[in-house]
Amino acid sequence: MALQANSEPRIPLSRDRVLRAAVAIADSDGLESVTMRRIGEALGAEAMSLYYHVANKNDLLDGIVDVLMAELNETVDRDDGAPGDWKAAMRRRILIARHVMLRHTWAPRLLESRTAMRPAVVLYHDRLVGLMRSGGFSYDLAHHALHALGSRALGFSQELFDPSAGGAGDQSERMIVDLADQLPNLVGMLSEIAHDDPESTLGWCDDQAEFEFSLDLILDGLDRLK
Amino acid sequence: MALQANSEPRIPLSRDRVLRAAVAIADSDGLESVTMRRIGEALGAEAMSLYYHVANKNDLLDGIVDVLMAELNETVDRDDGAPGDWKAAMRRRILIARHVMLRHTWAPRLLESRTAMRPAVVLYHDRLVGLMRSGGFSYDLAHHALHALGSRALGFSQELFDPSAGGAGDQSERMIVDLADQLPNLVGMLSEIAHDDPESTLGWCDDQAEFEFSLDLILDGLDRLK
DNA sequence: TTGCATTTTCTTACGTCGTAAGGCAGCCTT
DNA sequence: AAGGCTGCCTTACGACGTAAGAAAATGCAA
Repeated sequence: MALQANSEPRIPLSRDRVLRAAVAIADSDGLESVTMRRIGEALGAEAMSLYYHVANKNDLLDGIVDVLMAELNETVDRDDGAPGDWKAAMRRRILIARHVMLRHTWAPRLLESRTAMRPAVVLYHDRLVGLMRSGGFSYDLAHHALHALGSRALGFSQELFDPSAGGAGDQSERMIVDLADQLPNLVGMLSEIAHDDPESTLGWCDDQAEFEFSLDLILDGLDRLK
Repeated sequence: MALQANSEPRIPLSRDRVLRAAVAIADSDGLESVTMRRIGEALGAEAMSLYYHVANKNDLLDGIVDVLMAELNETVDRDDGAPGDWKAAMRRRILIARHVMLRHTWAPRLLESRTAMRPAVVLYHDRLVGLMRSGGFSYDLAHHALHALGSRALGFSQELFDPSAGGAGDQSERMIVDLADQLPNLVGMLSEIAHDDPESTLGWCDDQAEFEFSLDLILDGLDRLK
């Protein structure tokens, strides 16, 4: 089947074009829509043609991480204006990373799912360690710090609840209403906290304020151990 | 095709049996081996027969979470011996949760992948809030605390690197060696930190000590805000 | 016991996925 | 001109989740 209907001098495929098409699909239709056939379609090629530029799906996903992290590292590097102390610098860096993640809502899930140790990811963390070192951290504390921050270093954190994804009519939602009297503490908490911040970005109440609270909690804790 | 070769008075299927079989498969062969056909095989039934007891695969995974969290809540409840202050109590609770997670290495990935808000998960967090409340926390601070802890409240935390999964011969490993001179901080850190703790449990260096360091950092930070 | 209705299980089949195997065209080199 | 790369395509396979409905097992009334 000739997908290329006619004319159009056909831009040759390349790893870069494949990866960028994949990212575009993930951005618009979600990570689960990133299939070999779909990427091929977007590029006016057959799915099997991609295999000349990408080893397999795993390699494709690794490549997507590379593209993402390249964007992140570039964005972060562009900022290096007002340094300040290590804490302010790391804080800014991580919040910028978060900005990038918010542009690609699939990114946290993808990064969590792979443990690939891609160079760009490693490089990002190297710079973080550099910031801490120049701030007086021992290597040992910097190491601890990376663990303590975890995925927060990259600008996101796992949210366990996300009603927006579960959708309405969910049965477990009813179960929780039924069990409400067995959840005195959460009921109390949620009823007191006016949950009226509609600016929720990633996940449930994982808005900017919550993210920054946790980030500062950790950074301040590290500061005290320095 | 008669799967039931002969005799054997056939134990009827049930949601519980299906879920337990699924957990057993996940424990032994990993989460990706949990397929409808595989579960059926383990129970001496056809894949489609499971659909009488489970709505679909999503429901199955939710059910697996339920089984897991039931085990976790039971284990946690069994401990309620020496209470101590809120910090010690929460610390113990979370480390027990971690114990359960270590028995089911697939659990963190599963919990991260779903945002289902299952009753058992909610209940677990309700108890955590209860501990904080009785320790003098405002609802507001308890809320912040849940966000700050994130998945760590359940006894695990996202590890970004996991060479054990990537396997050897990986190309990106070579790339990193090549880029080593561009990673002065990490190279320095890793060469100084004698990475000779072979007791690594989940992920890379995410052994007990690292987990507890981060946990204590957060708990101490909260303590100061109380 | 027989008959019927309900509950439980099985058979068959469809569409989607990743991808193995090999074909075919255009280009480059000798 | 001949042969070999390089890049893309065709066909096909096995795995997956699951829709639709047939078949068997079970429980209950007569």
